[in-house]
Amino acid sequence: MTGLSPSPTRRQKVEQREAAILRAAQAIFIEHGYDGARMADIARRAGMAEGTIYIYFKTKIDLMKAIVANFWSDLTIGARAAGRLEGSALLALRSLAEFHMQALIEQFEVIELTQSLRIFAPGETDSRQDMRIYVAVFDDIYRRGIDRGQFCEATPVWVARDLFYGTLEYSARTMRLRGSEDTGLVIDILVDVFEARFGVSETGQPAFEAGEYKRFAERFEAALERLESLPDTRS
Amino acid sequence: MTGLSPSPTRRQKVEQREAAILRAAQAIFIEHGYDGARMADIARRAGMAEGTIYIYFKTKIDLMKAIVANFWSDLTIGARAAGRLEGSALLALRSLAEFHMQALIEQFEVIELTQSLRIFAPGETDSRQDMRIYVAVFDDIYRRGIDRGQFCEATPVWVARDLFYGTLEYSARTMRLRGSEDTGLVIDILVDVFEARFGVSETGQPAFEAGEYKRFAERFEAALERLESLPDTRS
DNA sequence: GTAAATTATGAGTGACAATCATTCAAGCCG
DNA sequence: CGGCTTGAATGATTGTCACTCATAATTTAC
Repeated sequence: MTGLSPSPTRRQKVEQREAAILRAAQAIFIEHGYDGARMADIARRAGMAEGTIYIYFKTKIDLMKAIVANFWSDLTIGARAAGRLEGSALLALRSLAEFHMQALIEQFEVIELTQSLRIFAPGETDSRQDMRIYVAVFDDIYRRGIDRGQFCEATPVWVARDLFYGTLEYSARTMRLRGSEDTGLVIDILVDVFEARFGVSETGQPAFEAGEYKRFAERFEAALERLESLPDTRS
Repeated sequence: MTGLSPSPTRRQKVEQREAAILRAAQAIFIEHGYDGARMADIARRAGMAEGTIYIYFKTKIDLMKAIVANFWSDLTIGARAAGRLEGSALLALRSLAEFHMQALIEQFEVIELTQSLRIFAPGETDSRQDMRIYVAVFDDIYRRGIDRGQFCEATPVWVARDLFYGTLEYSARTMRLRGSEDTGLVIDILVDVFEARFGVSETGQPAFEAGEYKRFAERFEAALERLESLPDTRS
């Protein structure tokens, strides 16, 4: 331990160097991928010797973990803001979907780095934890929807969450491959599905259970037919 | 070139050795991950010298590519069989979903290797191609459903495909993390969504367009109310 | 101003993929 | 059997790169 308060200029210097390393590393990792990135290149780009990096980050993997953790915590802040819409939970979900899709497409390089982490540091709990926190933003909105009677309680939250993030993630990946970036359609249909399948009718029951819509439509048609065949007794 | 027909025993030997390398490599890759696997270990396990492997596979990445390609082509055969169910396209989709989910969970180690490939051999088209062929099994079933009037034409196939595979893949991943393996619920709900959102009513229109179900329900309720307030004119 | 403590440096080390000169064995013909 | 040809097998060697550590530079303390 040094004195109780090391000079602020010193602390600032340390923070600046750490930030410089992170900036340089992110650029090099994105450019060459995790294993293609050489620590020597990162050091040169950050304007310091190779050994210096090891004072700030114990290993190459630790360096990457820090980058990825920063990324997800920033993203979580954005997602919370996007989901804080007042009004129906469905609108908040649409807003979250738009934010998420945008991030997946614009910052896909960093998200690929996240996947590299899974491969190079298997069994790590930290990075999973970051994602879990991010993904919980959905849960909050969905639960709010249940509380307000906008979503049915019958479906476990995790199924809805898997459908939500799974569809968006897969779609973003295939969009990148196709070069298309028309995120509107998937989001429309996804929100639609949430409305139709997880939404709640006035009675507090799910709008439609499995196969229910068909029976519903049949009753509707039959009832209408009968109604229309009757004489009008009004006025 | 040797003579027109090199002795079969020789050719067989070569094939056996290639198979031995692939078997050993798959085991070592799964055990230690791509970068954790040492060529020396693979060679020892296959019962040959390190240099010998390089006669059969130009690089470590090529070796992995071969393993992954074999895996996907086997899986495609299974998926085609699962989707060849007669009867409704919806049943075929359910069967495909069950097969896919089973594979994702049981053979997740190999699927993780596929993801390693993306990271260690970026920009490779081969492995993408394998997956594209596999994924096309869905397209065939879905198009058959459209032809037979079981699915509406309004939704592009790719959106339905993204929703299908995205949900299953994401769900399989989170199930692994949770340790649960109850695939039934997700599949039920997914098939349900396909029926409710992409299914076709008798009129050839989608069962429910965006927001449509709400207007439908309102008309239904209003009509029923009116019907019930009328005197019964029968008998 | 100088000793003590902290931080920076880059040549050096070990691990590992990939190479290649050399050894080995199978098939073929007399 | 025994030389001859051709392709396969070998493992010591090379090159690369993450990481270390003895030393140098710089800052702090008194």
